[in-house]
Amino acid sequence: MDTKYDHKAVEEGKYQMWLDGHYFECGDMSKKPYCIVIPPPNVTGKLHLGHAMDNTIQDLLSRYNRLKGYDVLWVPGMDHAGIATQAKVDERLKQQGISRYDIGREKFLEHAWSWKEEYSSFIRSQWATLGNSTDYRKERFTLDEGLSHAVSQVFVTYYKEGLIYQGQRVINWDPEAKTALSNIEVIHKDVKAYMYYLRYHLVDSDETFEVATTRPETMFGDVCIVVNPNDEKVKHLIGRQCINPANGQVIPIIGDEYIEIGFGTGIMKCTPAHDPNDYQIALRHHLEMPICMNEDGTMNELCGEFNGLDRFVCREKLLEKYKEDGTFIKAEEIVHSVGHSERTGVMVEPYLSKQWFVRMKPLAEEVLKAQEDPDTKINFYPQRFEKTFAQWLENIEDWCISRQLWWGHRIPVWYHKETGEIYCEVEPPKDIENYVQDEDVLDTWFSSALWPFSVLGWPEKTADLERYFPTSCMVTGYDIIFFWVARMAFSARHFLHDVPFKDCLIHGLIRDEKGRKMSKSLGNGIDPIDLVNEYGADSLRLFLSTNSTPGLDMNFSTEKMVASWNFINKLWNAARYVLINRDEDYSYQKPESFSSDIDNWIISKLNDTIVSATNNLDKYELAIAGNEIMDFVWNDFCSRYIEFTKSALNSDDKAIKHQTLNTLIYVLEAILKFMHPFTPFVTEEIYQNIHGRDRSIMTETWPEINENVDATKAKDIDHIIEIIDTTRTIRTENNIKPGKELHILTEGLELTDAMKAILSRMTKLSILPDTDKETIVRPATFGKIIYIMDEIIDKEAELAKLQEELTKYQSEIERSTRMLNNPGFVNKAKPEKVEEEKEKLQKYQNYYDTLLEKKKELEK
RNA sequence: GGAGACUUAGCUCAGUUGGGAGAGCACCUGCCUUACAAGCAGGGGGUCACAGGUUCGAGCCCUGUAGUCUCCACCA
Repeated sequence: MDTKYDHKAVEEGKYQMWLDGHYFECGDMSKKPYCIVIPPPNVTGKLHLGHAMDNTIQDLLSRYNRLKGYDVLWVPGMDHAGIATQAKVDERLKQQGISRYDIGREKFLEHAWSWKEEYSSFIRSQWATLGNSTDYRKERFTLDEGLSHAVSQVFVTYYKEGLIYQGQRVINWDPEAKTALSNIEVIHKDVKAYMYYLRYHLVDSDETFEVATTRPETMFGDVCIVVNPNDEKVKHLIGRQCINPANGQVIPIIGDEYIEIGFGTGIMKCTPAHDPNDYQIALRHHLEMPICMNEDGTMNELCGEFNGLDRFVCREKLLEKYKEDGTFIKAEEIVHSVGHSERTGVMVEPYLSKQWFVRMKPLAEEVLKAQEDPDTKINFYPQRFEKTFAQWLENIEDWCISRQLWWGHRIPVWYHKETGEIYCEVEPPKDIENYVQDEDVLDTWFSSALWPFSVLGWPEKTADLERYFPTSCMVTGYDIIFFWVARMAFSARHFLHDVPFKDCLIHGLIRDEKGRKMSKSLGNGIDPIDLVNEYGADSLRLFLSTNSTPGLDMNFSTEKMVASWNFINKLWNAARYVLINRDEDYSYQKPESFSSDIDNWIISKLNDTIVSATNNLDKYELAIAGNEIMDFVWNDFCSRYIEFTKSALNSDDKAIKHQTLNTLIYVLEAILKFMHPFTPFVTEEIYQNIHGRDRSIMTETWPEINENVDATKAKDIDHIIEIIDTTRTIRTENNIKPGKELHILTEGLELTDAMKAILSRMTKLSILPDTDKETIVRPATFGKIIYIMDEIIDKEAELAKLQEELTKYQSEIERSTRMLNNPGFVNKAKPEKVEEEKEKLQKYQNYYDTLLEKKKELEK
């Protein structure tokens, strides 16, 4: 093994070796099943750091549960990502001077599929780089045959149950992609704009009034003016008629309580086809709903001279006209919230159109009811997201699922050419020549909603579905609870009458070093593969998993990436120490019991770590568990135990040496298994350095507590450590150079030769008894430690030190005494806490007495 | 308008049923001690945002205030 950890050499070839060994494959029926399905990445590009985090957590859980003896299935897969991918393919074609309308639907889809092939193989190679232990035999794509079948099945079932309907509604229209969007695909952003005040003339009167609007261009679609019938200032207008300044049409003034009294001028124009609220008013009053724009956001023939102009150009031109004809009164700068398309970024146009919708209320209620029962609910980690989840479901509106795109699942609806009758079935009509299929495709999230069971073969009753559903845990970010988690929940509830996953682990977003969201526009995105090249996949994984808190965002940190690398280098060198100490006639024997003090001590520490870290992993406290393990490795194993073993390994007694090596390897192996879910590559490398290349750590089992520990012997080492720490401090305080003879006596503890050897090595001092010299005394849990100095000590300094310590212990004694004299504490606190406090008082009293005695002696 | 998160050492952040404040990095001192100088040993540094309350006891629970951020809804 090299002196320095070389992540490139370590990671090279490992993934292929695991694949060749079929270690990622599920199917051992003798074990209990454990299943995770991957949140399928979009085939729009390469994976970013957020994916790396998400995947690291899932791989960690998969590998951990595999070691714990579960039959683990982690299902890989990807999402066709309808609008996002179509936009990318469009863009690529555009660069080649091709418009999708020129080549048509079929040809366009060929391009889309080849895009998909290209990017999916890229994503697969990224998964491999990160070490994802997914079972590739089970890989699925949202647009593959089986999943498309599931989608049709769901659509048809909902339709027949009356849960899907077609309706004419004002929806969110993306004029760039020329498709409808669902509410959550619209991002509201505050933008600076103007509120225009315009003068309207009443018919058969000289009277005028003011109307305020932010969108004058939609005036070509206005059908009336609305005021609140309770508004004293303007209610007299109701029933009158006025002239629409945009087109000279005479429109009525009506009353509706929707209008907020006191807002603006109190008089609103009503454009039913281009505003959801106006649409509601129009429904109430049975008004016309003229559409004044084309699908691409240009004005249509209703707009006279403005026909064909872009909506924003039209606005400017129209305002110019208003300024000339006196309609324009003033413009007021305002900031208001405007919807933008999540994918194309353009301003969403509220647009009246015929779309397909899912009736959400009944579906949401099924989930909300299930969430009330601990036996049927999804458990969110952290739990607070259950509230977020429930609140969204409580306020849910119908889901617009049709998209005017080509890349996606065709809606399984055919219209009879003559009668217009709707045929909705999974299979096309037999007399298909008499029908024409609905042109639209489904929202990409419609198929994602089925993911946890469609990937397992639903609607067929497959063995995988039977065995692995409901899945064990879903790992995803909080940003996607509404888009995805909620929809999987009601889909699974409705069709399988169960949760899609028992647990849902929510993580935050990963931000840049300054805490900003990573984005293309800021150019602050970090490619996980670059990090792997620089630090290794293990370092990246360790960084991501041990520096995050469930549900909270984390900032990327180069510093912490380096710290993770440093830890692995430490582990590497610890392993190197163990392995280079093996001699020709040594072969590893798994130790059944432990004789030496140090062995008992490290095993007892290992036991503690196993209990605590396992407990934390089971609670998804991955960072806490990881830090516990790292702390054990660095502090207990490296700083203490390895140092302790140096005497034994130097020994001429082969039996002692080999015994120690057995324990070293035993503990190292436990560490490797512990760390494997965090850092799979380096743990495999070290494991194979111990056992040979024909074995894999992936066939191992999770470390278990070793019952053969002598607590008394372990305790002796705790005492030794106490002496070491105190001695090191004494050494620094008194500026005692290494190699100097410092004579140590103990009271309350018998120092054996072995202990002395350890002390001598750890403190770089000689341990010899001699009582004729001046002494320094320090208290210890077992009694006291006496240092016999060769030279005259600095009396002043020592006295000052003693006084400092005395003051410290005195305040401790006072604090303890106060607590124990407090009847409230003694009567109400848990008995063990009172007992603990009593012990502390006793200890500090002893310390105090020891120091005081020494001080008096020194002062003589 | 509604909901939620955050505020702890110079910096970035942990702190899981309430019982004497932690890590990494940075800083100071001393060490190339044959696993590791990306290391080892020692050390300094925090009225846990603020104000109340509950409690024998609060970084942790409750109320309020301030600041930062996020999500949902949204009025022309």
